[in-house]
Amino acid sequence: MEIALLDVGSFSRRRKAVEEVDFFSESRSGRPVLSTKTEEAGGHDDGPGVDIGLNLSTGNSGSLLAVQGEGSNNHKLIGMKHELERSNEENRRLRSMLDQATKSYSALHSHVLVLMQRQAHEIPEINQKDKKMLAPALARRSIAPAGLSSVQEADEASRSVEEDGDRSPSLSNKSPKLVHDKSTDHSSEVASRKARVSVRARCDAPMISDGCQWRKYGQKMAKGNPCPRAYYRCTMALGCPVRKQVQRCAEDKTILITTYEGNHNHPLPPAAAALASTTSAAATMLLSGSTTSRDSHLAAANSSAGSGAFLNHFPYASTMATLSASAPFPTITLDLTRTPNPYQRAQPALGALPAPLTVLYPHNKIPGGVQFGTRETSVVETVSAAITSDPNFTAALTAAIASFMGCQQSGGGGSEGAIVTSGRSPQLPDQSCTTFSTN
DNA sequence: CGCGTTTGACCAGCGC
DNA sequence: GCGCTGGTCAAACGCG
Repeated sequence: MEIALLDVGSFSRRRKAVEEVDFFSESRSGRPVLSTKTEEAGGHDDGPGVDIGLNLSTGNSGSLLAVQGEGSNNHKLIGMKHELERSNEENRRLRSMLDQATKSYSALHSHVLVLMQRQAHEIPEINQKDKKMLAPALARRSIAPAGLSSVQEADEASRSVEEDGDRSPSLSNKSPKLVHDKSTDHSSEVASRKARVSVRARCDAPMISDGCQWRKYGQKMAKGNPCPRAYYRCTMALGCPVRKQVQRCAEDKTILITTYEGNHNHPLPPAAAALASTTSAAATMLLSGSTTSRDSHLAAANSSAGSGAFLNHFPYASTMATLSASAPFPTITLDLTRTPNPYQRAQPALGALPAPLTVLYPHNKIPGGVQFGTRETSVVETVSAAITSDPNFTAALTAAIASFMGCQQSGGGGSEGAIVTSGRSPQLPDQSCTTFSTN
């Protein structure tokens, strides 16, 4: 009997550990895979293995002879107990490893962000004029001062780099009018909050599964699009500032456009973390470029000699990702609806990354370390070159999008392979098909 | 009853 | 100044 009780305890502990792990690798339906198994198999919370132990011990508890007769079974139970203890230990160890990996990833991520921001600040073309041009737009949004949130997480470095303003979103929501202080030095944090990453993917579901929990807080009819735009905010942690907009493309309603904004202030499941880090990195790069020249236009970039040559060198470039500098918020759009075979396309495209990129843009240094031409660097060119010149980033972007995208594309549409182009892509004829702000 | 969604109202920025 | 638009809020509502 005691063994049975112990078994229940160990099974319970083990299941708890498993569930905790499965929280980070939940199925697409959103339910932990193993916990579902236990419910189905056992019919109650004890799980399948416990049933065996309980049946044996309770069924024979009144007869010593019967227990003795089941000596071999008891022996098996003891063996199973040890097995379970080992499993328990292994679960703990795996859990620990997962935590370690998560922390390492966070630290690395924050370090990358620090480096990118540092590079961004070293750009010689940052001038006061651009800052002034950014300031009004940045001050438009309701972002509270930093350091007021009670939600503290381990990833302090990352947060301090990314956006202090995101620490107190609830406060900002309550008193938006109190934070329109243009003199405050939170422009970078606010800008980070404003940077957006938009993902276009074929999806029949109302929303792609990206590993996060979202709560819908609004829906609006956007101009030029018969499909309503839904507004979601992350609910994985109290006060998480991340929001996303979901809208179907006006011209192709099978295309779901999801726009992410802000950075999470809490630990994320690996799948969601991949996305978050990707969007965060893209947003950071975007902002790094936006600080150099926010008023550049895609058309100009497209018509520029550099971009033209750029596009000539990248046959797939215009089909995957687009950057918008004309929108009120710097936005990068990843178009995952065009590539027939992502793996086949991404690789040659990446492989085709020409060293001459530095020749096309020979002088100006941009955040990603690529050299640009002598004329004023546009945000589009800046970020495009930054991202395209960094195969690792592109690959990470690709992998992340592929991994988190719970809604697979239908038909021949692949989902990976993100190439950044400087200029409005042909498949994005108007803004109704994107989630760019259209102020 | 708690939680999430819906939906009309409200606010701020921008263009004319 | 006014109207349009995007974004957000919050009461009402529905569901489990």
